[in-house]
Amino acid sequence: MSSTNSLTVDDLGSAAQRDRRKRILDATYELAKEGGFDAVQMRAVADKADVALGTLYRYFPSKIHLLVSALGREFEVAESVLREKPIPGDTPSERVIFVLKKTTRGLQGDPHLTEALTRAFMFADASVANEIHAVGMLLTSMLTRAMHPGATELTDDDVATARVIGDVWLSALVAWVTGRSTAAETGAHMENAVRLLLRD
Amino acid sequence: MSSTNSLTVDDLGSAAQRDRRKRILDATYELAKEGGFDAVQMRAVADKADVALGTLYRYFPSKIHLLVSALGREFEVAESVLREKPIPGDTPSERVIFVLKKTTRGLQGDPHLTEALTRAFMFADASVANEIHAVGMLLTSMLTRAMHPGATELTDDDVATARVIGDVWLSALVAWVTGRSTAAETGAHMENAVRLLLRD
DNA sequence: GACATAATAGGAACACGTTCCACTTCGTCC
DNA sequence: GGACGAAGTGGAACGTGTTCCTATTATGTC
Repeated sequence: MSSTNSLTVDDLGSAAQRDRRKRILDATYELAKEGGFDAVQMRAVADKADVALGTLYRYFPSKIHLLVSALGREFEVAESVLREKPIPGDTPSERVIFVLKKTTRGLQGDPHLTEALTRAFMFADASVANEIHAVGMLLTSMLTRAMHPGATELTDDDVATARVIGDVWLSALVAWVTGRSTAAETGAHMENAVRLLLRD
Repeated sequence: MSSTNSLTVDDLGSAAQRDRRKRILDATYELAKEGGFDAVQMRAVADKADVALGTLYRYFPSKIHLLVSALGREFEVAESVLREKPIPGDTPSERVIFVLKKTTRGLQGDPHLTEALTRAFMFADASVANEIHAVGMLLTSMLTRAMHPGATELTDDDVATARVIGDVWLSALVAWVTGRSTAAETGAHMENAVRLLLRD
């Protein structure tokens, strides 16, 4: 891995800058974890990261950028952990459901964090397209890997299927985050979708 | 139609109240149509509707409620228009794609309105669950009707399929509204999803 | 018609995202 | 070491969603 990170250019700048950036992202993560989207207040992040408000805005041009960056970083970590181990299951749909359940369980264990993440992604505009695209690719590759472990080439339909599953996942997440459906409903709906798409 | 409206209880109150409510929703609609989510400012809505700010908040407890109500109303109108005519197409997937394209085209013809709508729905929390659920049911019934015109009973899979298509539609809409995908990509992605789900 | 109650007007006040400014510190080049 | 530009500090200020308060106007009851 030569160019480590695709989400953000964090290999630029001095050590002090890298440190400030890390402090900011850490503070964001903690506040999001404790109190969700509303608790990630720019003044609070600046305070917690021991940085001036103007500096915070120099590093991240908006609250949305900040959240998408912080939580994209977490997603990347989670993805690389998952990538280490082979995915259990005998059929594509079993493996996809395994991945979805595992990921969803992880998110639902941190409701506030998940709420902050989802709101940020939903409110993002074109200026964060890159960051969001990176997360989307990560998700797609997670799902296609579950569908065809070790496959070197994928059909268009594989990718399209993965995207549809990703869409369902996102909608389910939004419904759950906004309190419009329970965790169990979320899981059942995703299983249904996978079953309809991947008829083994 | 005896109880005309399911989204909001607008058959309560005096004529003056009904009139105020209508003025508020009309003002909201116009502002959203002209300038999108950001243009729907509570003070602007109050001014345009010739109502005090406090009165506006008496009728709608938040900007999100206001938008969801105003735009849910429009969605209902659009749905009832569609319901009048039979849906063309020889197969379920053709008919579903017809409905999706028609609806999507309608939305994309009013980008600002669509942006306001989508943002409001994405930012909604449990307190607007009822309104959102109503729109969701409308969408599901639109889609199942396209799948099986005139059918009296639906299988669980029919409903699940409609919900998945609705999820894809929502995600595509969000991506389009936030400038992360073009109208053409949105359409292609939806067609793909329908093709994968409804293999005639 | 007089009164009690609710609804509305008008607007101040507050919270938080964002911008801006004056000043200080840091890093680099001579 | 000194000079200069970039980066950081601290905080005021602005916009908009939301809340709150007081005076005024409708509305319904006797």
